[in-house]
Amino acid sequence: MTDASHFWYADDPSIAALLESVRRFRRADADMRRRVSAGMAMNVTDMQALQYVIATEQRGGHALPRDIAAYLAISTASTTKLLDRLTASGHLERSTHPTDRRSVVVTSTPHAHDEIHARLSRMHQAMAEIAAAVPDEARPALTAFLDAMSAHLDSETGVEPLTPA
Amino acid sequence: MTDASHFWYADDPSIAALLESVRRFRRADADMRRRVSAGMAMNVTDMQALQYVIATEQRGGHALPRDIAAYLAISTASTTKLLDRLTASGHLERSTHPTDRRSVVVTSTPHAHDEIHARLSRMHQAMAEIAAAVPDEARPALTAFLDAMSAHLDSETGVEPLTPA
DNA sequence: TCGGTATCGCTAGCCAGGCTAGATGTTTCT
DNA sequence: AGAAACATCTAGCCTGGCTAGCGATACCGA
Repeated sequence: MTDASHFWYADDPSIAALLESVRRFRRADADMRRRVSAGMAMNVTDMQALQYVIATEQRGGHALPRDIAAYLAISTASTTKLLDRLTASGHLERSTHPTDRRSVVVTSTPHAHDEIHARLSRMHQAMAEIAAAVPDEARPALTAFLDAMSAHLDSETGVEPLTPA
Repeated sequence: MTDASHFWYADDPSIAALLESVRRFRRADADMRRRVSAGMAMNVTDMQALQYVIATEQRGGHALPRDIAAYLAISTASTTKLLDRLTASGHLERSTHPTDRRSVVVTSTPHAHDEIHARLSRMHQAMAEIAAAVPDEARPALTAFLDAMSAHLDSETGVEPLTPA
């Protein structure tokens, strides 16, 4: 923690550079989400929900309110409000579940499809190009690195209020 | 958009795998932030502010409310409230700016230092180890990839409400 | 088949943490 | 000196979370 370049522990400058790139990427991603959702006049959570529904449909599945809540890590009550907002804005629709009448299937409207597509397809295309620009032989290392990072972030890091005993 | 594996445009499976890793990493990162701040009984924004102040101090600079607001992309009014919370909790202190008496310098308390250190140093250490595990020859490609992604995310993506004219 | 329990989404009501507008004191420019 | 710009704070509002609890439906064991 004595170094001037943030708070990474890294002796090797190429490692420090790598971690700094990671940090920049995280910020850039968060900022992008803000901008996209602001551009669609909705909040980030609603945007993610919309993407989830569309992705689920494309996977051939049904998007259920409960699953949306779990995906977003918010309560089912909040999800009800979220669905109210997105149905009011014409992005989503509620329809009855084919087999479970307690439940609801959430579907996206063509309007939502179009809007998401207009805003994100260019970006996804560009990201695919950036990925394609990575030399073939470096890709496994890259994927391994990101997965290791994800696994680590998933595993550790204080759920408990520190020395709860 | 006809493919089952989310919504990436990618023919080459190694590219698709890479983009999927990116996606997982983004989620893992966001989830980790939630857990860490919940573990410290504060919200994510306050946590980021705290990290910013500590990082600024270690860089030898002064953390000013205005800069914190800019860093977090919130208003200065919200920043005032944020500082109220973090001073009340004993993590930060307000002191007078040495040369500009309109302004305020925000400093972190030893308590904040300790708590952040206890929670994040292990994680940062582990991240450095993961970074160190990347083969030397793959590092430039990795850094380049992340920087290109960041640059792209920074550049594009609808600030405007789509066809404003 | 029927009764108990679990599960689904929803409603009601609360609270944290954003925002805008505007006040106050300070600096800077002419 | 005076005007304009600036840094922060206060007052008051609104969004988007949360918990508690409800009616309807599904499931499961006797």
